Amino acid sequence: MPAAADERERERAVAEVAQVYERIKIQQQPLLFEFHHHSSSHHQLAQSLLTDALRALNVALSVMKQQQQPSPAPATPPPITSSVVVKAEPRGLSPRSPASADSEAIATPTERRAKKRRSSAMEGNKTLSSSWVDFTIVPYEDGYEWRKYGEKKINGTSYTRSYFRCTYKDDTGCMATKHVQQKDSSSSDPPLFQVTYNNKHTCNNGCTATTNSSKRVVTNNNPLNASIMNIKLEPPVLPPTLVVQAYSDLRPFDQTLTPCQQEPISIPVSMQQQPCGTATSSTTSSSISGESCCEEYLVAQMAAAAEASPGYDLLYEELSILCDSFKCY
DNA sequence: CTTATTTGACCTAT
DNA sequence: ATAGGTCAAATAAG
Repeated sequence: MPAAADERERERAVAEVAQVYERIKIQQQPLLFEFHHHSSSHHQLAQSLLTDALRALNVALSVMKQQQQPSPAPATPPPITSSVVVKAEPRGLSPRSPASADSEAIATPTERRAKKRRSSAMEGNKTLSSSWVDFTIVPYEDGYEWRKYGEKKINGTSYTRSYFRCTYKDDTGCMATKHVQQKDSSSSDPPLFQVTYNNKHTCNNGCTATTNSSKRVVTNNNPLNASIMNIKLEPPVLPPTLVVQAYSDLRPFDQTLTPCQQEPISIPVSMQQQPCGTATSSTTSSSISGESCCEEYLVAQMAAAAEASPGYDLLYEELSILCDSFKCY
């Protein structure tokens, strides 16, 4: 059981790596455009490095997330979106006032509803409920189907919060819910969403990994719905590499990689034969070591490239930040 | 017609 | 009184 300080440090490292990942992802197009004017070889090298960096980060974050969730719920598959689980905390339902009037006759619809809600709350207390938070740029892709049941303006936020429950609640009694809140960060592009999950899915058959929670055309101008329309649906694919093969149970951190980016990682033979980690079997630590090697390899290439072309400085800086993140981790 | 979303009302906790 | 979560009638879309 890791200490709380270690856990905080890990969360910080994950957040930092995720941030660098997003920066590279966002900046790769203008960078590639820039290198397009240098020469085709420069452009190819930049593209190769960016692709490798993104893929390495993708796998690394998958590993880190796997470590953060040592005992994932069977009914809660790892998110297949570009997301970071930042915090997991127990969340029992708040103690309710005693249902003193339960035995009384319920006459009005309001009273009936009140009784129904109290009963539901008490039932929730009996079951093991949980809550965890996910930060993602693709808030509606987590492998489950959700039905929206509410939307509220939350104090101190610029965007409304949308409430979802499991589509199969009525069929299976699944009590899983979540709410999605777009973060206020004005400079964030793409927008970042905080997704708070409540209760684990108990619907085993109904909650298949389908795609859209929204099967209908969204008509209003809610920014959250606008995000729905922009979702890229990519099947989970892991590159058949040394690193990933050892962790076939891991899902990539980000499923939005383009087909080009999903090509296998070309890890140098020297690295394959001489991984930084001691173990080569399916332990998480060896995977991370492998990733560190991969990053070192990338940075070495970047440093060499930076000497040849000043334009690589920005990439070199990104990779340096990335390496620092891994050192912290 | 069926199913999902929208949205104001309602409920509970603080 | 207020904020956050949920309900359910109205509405929209397939």
